[in-house]
Amino acid sequence: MATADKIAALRGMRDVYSAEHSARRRVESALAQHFQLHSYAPVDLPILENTELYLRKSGEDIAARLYEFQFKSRRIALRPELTASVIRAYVEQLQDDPLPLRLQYNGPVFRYEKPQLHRYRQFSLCGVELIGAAGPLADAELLHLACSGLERLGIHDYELRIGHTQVLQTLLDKLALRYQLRSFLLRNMENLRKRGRAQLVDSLRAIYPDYDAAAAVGRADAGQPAGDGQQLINLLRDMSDDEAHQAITDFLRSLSIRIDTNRDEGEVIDRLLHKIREDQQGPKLHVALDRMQRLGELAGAPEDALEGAYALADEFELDTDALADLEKTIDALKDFGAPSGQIQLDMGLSRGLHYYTGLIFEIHYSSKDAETVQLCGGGRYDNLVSSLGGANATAAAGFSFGVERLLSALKSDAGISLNQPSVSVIPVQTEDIAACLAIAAALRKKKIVTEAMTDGRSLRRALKYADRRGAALAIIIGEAEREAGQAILRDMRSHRERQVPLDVLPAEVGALLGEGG
RNA sequence: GUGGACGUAGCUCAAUGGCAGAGCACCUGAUUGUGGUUCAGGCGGUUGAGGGUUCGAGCCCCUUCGUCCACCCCA
Repeated sequence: MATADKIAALRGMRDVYSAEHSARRRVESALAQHFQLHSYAPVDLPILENTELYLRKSGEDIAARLYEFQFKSRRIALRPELTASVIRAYVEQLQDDPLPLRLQYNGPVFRYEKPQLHRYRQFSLCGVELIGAAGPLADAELLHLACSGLERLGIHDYELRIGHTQVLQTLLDKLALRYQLRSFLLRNMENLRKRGRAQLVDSLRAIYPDYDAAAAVGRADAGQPAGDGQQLINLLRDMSDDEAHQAITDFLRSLSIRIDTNRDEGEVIDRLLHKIREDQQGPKLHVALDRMQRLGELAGAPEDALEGAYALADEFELDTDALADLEKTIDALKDFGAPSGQIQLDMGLSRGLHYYTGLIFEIHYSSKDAETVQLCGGGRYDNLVSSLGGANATAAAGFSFGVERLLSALKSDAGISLNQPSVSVIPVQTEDIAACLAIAAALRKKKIVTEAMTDGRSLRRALKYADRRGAALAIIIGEAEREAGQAILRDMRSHRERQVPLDVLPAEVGALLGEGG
C-alpha cells in the first residue's frame, strides 16, 4: 500500500501528551482549587463568540489577530481572551446576582500571531474576574490572588509589575491632544522607553505626516506674540468641539456669510476646526514626549516610584487620584499577606487591550537561562460592562495566567516529578489473560493506575516493556499461580518478588506504592 | 506585518557535485515462565514540493510550501 502524505498539525498548534499533559492538569486543578478557596466560582464559556464582542473594546491589536470567519451570514470569532466572554455572560444572565460576583475560568484561546518561543496560536488561559467591586481593596485582592496562585504552584521568584492607566492618561489629557495621537502615545509608552524617542518619532510620522512641519510652525508661533487672528484661534482651541462648532456657526451667521460649496456647512466647519487644532499638535507632541520620558523613568520600588510620581504631578499640575489609588492598593496588598516575589511599581506601564481603566499589572518570570516570560496579565476595566450592554455601570477587574508559560516556568525551575507509579499486569500465556484482566479491574477499583498486557507477547518482552514504561510494579500470573489462587508481585525497582494471594493483592500493591512513591 | 536560520529514516543529525548513512527508537531472535547491559538480525527514504544548470544534484540556481528564531505585540 502506498503511504499517503502526512497531515501536519496547524502552525502554532500543539499536541499535548504524557508527562506534559499530566503536569498541565495538575497546574490547572491547583489553580482552580486556589481560586475556589477564595470563593471564585468556575464558569465554562463558549469558544466561539460573535466577532462584534471583540470589536467594541479590545483594540486593534486583538482585532487584527482574530481567527474570524463568516458562517451562514454571521461573523464568528474564536475567542482571543476570556474577559469579554465572562462579561458578556454576566450581562446576559447574571445581572441579578448579588455583587460582588467572583468567577474563574480556564480554557483555550486563539490568536493569529507568528508563533515563537512561548507563544502559540492556541494557548490556554486560567484566570478570574471580580465583578462589582471597585477600589484599592478589590485591586489588592486580585494582586494577592495572582501572586499566591503562583506561590501555590511553587513559583516564588517572580516579578510583579504594577501600573495604572490613568497616570499616563491624566498627563496626556492635560495637553488636549487629538484622539488619534493621544491613543498612539498611550500605546507606545513602552516603546519610548525601550527604543528611545527618535525611533518613536519615526513611527509617529507614519500616522501624522505633518509632524516635522507642525513642530516647526508650532515653535515659531510659540516665540512670537499672538497676532490678531491668533487670539481668535486660541479661543477656539480652548472650547469643546460642540462649543467651538456653535461659535463658528454663530459667527458666520452674524456676518451673514454663507459657505458656498457643494459640501455640508457643518462638515466644512469641522474641517476648519480640525485644521486649527491640528496645527497646535506639534509643540504639544514635544511636550508630551518630554513628560512621558520623565514618567517612564519612574519604575522601581513602590515607595520611590510613588515619591517621584507625586513630584511630577506637582510640577505638571496633574490630578493625583490615580497615585493615591495605587498607594492604597499597595498598602492593602500587605494586609493580604506580602507576596514572595519582587514588586515593581511602574508609572509607564501600558497594556494592549483598550478596555483597561485603572490598575494594570503583569507578572514576569526569569529562568536561569535569562529568558524572561510574562506569566500573567490583568487589570481593571470599569466600563466594559456598560460597553457590552450592561444595565448599570459596574466596576470589574481580573487577570489571567498563560498555562503553557506556567508549565515552562515550572519545568525550567524545579523539574517537578511527573512519573506516576503504575502497575503492569502480565499474563504468562494467553490462557492467563482473563485472570490478568480480573486483577487489573480489582486494582483500578482502588484507584491504582494499571496497564494490562493483553497482546500475547512473551514474558520477557512484557517485562521489558513495563520497564521502559516506568512501571513501579509488575504482577505476573501463569498457570501455577492461577491454580494456587495467587500472583507474583514484583517490585521493578528492587527486582524483588513474592507470591501474594489474589484477595489481598490490591492492598499489598497499594502499600508498596504508598511507601515507594 | 518586518528580519534571520533551516527542511535528509519515527526522533537527533551526517554525507568535496559521484552507490543516501550513523546513533537512538521500534520489531524479531539468542534453552521452554522474568526487565535496565550485551550480541545477531529486521523494519524504515520520491532527501518538503516543482522547475533549472550538469554526463551526474541531498549539495549549485530559481520558484513554492512548511518549520524554527528574533522584532512587533502579548499569556
